[in-house]
Amino acid sequence: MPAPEFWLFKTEPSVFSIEDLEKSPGKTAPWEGVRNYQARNFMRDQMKKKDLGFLYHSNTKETGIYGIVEITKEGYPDAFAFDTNSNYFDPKSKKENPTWYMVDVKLVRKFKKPVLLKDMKEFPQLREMKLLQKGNRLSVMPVSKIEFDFIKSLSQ
DNA sequence: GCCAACGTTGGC
DNA sequence: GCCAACGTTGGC
Repeated sequence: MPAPEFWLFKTEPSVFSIEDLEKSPGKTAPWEGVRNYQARNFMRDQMKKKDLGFLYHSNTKETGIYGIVEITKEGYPDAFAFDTNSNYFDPKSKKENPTWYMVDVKLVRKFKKPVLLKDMKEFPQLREMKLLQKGNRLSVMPVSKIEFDFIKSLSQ
């Protein structure tokens, strides 16, 4: 069995927050609406059941990591892309050949206090982290095991 | 609300 | 295939 990999999921809390995930049935929800090819490839091709990820709040007052999620369902077509009533509708995605994929994530732990972006920037151990690279806009990205463990150790 | 950085689109 | 124009992301 391959070693688990680690991920980071960005979300705007005004759209979908960690509290929303906590309130979802089984604390589990599909990670729909990703419309970027690189991020899609991670979800479609690389994420495995039991992989862990951070849940990150962007575009908010306190940007940072708010908790840990687990992949409970591997990549499958994002049906919201087929729904003309959805904000995530995309006419180029066809049911017989879907463009967009999603995974299901389950909340494992909500931190008592978030690990804030501004604090992460201070640690030399995290200097290489993808999230912190200038201009990075990926909404789903890999995190190294070392970074994952380090940030976990900072959390409460 | 501003704006830099980036991804996508579409004319040619 | 190039690249300008446009739209979006996301920190501040």
